[in-house]
Amino acid sequence: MRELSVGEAARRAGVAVSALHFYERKGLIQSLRTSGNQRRYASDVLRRIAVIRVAQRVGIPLEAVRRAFSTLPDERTPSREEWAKMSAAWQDELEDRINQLMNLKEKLTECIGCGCLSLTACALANPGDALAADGGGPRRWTPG
Amino acid sequence: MRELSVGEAARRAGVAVSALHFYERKGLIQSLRTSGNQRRYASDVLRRIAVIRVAQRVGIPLEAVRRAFSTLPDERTPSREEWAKMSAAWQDELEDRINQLMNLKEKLTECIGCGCLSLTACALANPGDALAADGGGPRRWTPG
DNA sequence: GCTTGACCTCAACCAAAGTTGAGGTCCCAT
DNA sequence: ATGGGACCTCAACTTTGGTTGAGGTCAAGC
Repeated sequence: MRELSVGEAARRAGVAVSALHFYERKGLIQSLRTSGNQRRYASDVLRRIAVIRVAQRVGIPLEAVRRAFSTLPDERTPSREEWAKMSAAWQDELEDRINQLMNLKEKLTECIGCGCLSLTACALANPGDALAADGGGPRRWTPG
Repeated sequence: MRELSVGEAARRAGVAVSALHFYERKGLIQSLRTSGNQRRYASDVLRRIAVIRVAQRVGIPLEAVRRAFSTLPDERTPSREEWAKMSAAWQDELEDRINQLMNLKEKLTECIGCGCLSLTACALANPGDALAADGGGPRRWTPG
């Protein structure tokens, strides 16, 4: 299993080299260096990047991903079990997010269907109910 | 139907006053002014804000919302039909987003279930398939 | 042995979506 | 008619997730 240069890793993961530098600065991935100071990645970096991308789609900020990764071993390449455990957590996150959106869609359907766009009754227009219950604002996922 | 001051609107919509100022600067909402230059909102501003919040949850940037709003009448308060049409478009957006996430979750399930965390086969680790198909990156929704 | 593309660091910049603060005005209840 | 809370503008600052560029080094093929 060869080590990857930053360019290879970027190409295979579908991200920019600058993003990998950035992730490394943020402590999400690590690299060994050649004698000439060039990065060499173990292949598990690709899995880390995959997880990062999944997380971003779900709206989880990198800092939360970093915390999740911090439960993985630093030196040793993580075992399948370790990855699976992490993935399961992501899956729950994803499930939650999907449920939120379905709920939202249902509300929107009601609103259109019943013509309730009268503001006093509309679930969309009235914060404080299920719609607004997840954190009081349109802002990002607040990590635990 | 009384007009709303910025504070009332903010309270009723569950956002900060500064956010309303911001939305107005960005052209998402409008206000009339009193002789003393204070904002007065027609009550449809609450619906606009509700739509903004829905959009943000789904990951649609404000600029795209602004474009969507630009199909609504500026002077006249939008009719129920006009709102319904817009809401329906949001609903499609939402549907798409839900489908994407469900797809993602399914892939993740496969990855955990089958132990395929061998990178060469894993759908998560390999961009270029359905996972990566929506725009080549973990970045935000790119409006049309 | 040289050249060319890939790589290095560091600093500056970008965009979105606001928030914060300064300095000043409005208006409503007493 | 006045005090204080709500409002005004404008500019600067914040965070997240990067990109871009300058100035210089590495390494692989001819």
